[in-house]
Amino acid sequence: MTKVSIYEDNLRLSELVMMMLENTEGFEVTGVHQNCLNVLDDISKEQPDVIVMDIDMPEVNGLDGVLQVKQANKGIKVLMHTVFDDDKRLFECLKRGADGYILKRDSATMLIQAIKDVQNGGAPMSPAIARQVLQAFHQTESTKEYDLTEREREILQLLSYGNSYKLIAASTKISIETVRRHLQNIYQKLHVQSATEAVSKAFREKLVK
Amino acid sequence: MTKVSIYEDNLRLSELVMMMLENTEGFEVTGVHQNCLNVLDDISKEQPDVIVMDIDMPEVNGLDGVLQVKQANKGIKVLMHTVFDDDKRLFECLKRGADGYILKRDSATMLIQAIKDVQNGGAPMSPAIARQVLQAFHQTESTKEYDLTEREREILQLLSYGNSYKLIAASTKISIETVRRHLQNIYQKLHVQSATEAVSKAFREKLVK
DNA sequence: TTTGCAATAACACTTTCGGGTTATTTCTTA
DNA sequence: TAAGAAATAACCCGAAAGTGTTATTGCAAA
Repeated sequence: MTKVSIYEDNLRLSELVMMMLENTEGFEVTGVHQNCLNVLDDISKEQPDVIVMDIDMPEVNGLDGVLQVKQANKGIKVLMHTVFDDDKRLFECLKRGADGYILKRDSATMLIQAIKDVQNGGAPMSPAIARQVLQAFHQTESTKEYDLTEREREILQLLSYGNSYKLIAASTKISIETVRRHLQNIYQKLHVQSATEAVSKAFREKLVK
Repeated sequence: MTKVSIYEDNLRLSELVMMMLENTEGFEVTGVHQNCLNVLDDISKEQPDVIVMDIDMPEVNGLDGVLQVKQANKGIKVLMHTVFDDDKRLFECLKRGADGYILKRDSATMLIQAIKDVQNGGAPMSPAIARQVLQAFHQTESTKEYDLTEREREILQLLSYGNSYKLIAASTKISIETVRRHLQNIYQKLHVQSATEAVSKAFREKLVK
């Protein structure tokens, strides 16, 4: 028996999901809630295996909900069930530990299958969601290069390790004056005026590792 | 008609996949290859919509293959079909632009469905793979916090934007001396001795955004 | 072959950092 | 309520960092 709790402020929808689960072999609905206000109390009472969680709910929403649940008990699987497919909310959910992400526009059968999947350690996602997730990994080669020379990239890399001018000079076997010179050119090309700024930009634009 | 090319060094397996596709409505196998040696020539001749790509192949493997294909033509969907579920190879594939990742241990029906999915812009993944991908997003709370106070994190964040002490003082409306003091404490907690080092560590350990 | 860029180096000078010390206020917790 | 963080602030001082200027060497492109 898989115990499922539902968080969904649309009563019509939560009723529907509940009925579907009740009519499916092996599922038991342990609770239905309109928001995550008492989510920690809820789960300690209901001890669900899987939580089906909407995002947009009054009072305490699903974003905060998934964080609270996961901090309290990592064993409980949280399946997001929402209309949103914008990447901001999506990635925020994933960062907070959601185990799956199904859009409401998908079929009900898919939701049931997804609950089974998370329960078995899978990570069900709507195709549109999976696509965005994969794309986040796909490093675009559109990263600007700022026309840094080979040597300049090397110096910037060393700076980004946190090295001082002196240490950079020592490890590249050039004078500190030349290091100064290079950095001066680098700062110009990156449109920055300090080491911290350069390092910041270098990390953000993935000019260094 | 979806045109599919197959890259797979195990002839028995590639035959099997080919036969399955030929017996499925709407698919046409345009080519079967043992490695990616001439992948660019192959695709310009065969003009496939989808490529089913093994990773472990002699001469030129699937890792290099997917990169070449995607650099040449982003429109061609590449579906990895491999025995490997180790995260190193998995993430390398995703970075290189693979559109889906199916394990050979999954059913043949799943492979066919996956080919349909990539063709329709989805991102099919075996459950075990999807799980790893999601976990990569899940920032573990095991990232050291270094016991920074709220204020210290704020100051570190500002420093990581590339701000000078003076600017940090201005934007937080505290004196530069206090900024100095905070940074001094931060450097001690992070075990570093300069702003660049602190920024570097902050980015690497994801203490800032 | 000359022009130009990249890399190297030195000197001078100002500003910013980083460390040490000390002190007050506020807020939390034992 | 007393102890203890946390945030605030000031002062000193030496060490880095950042800027400007000038110059030499080597290499590649025009």
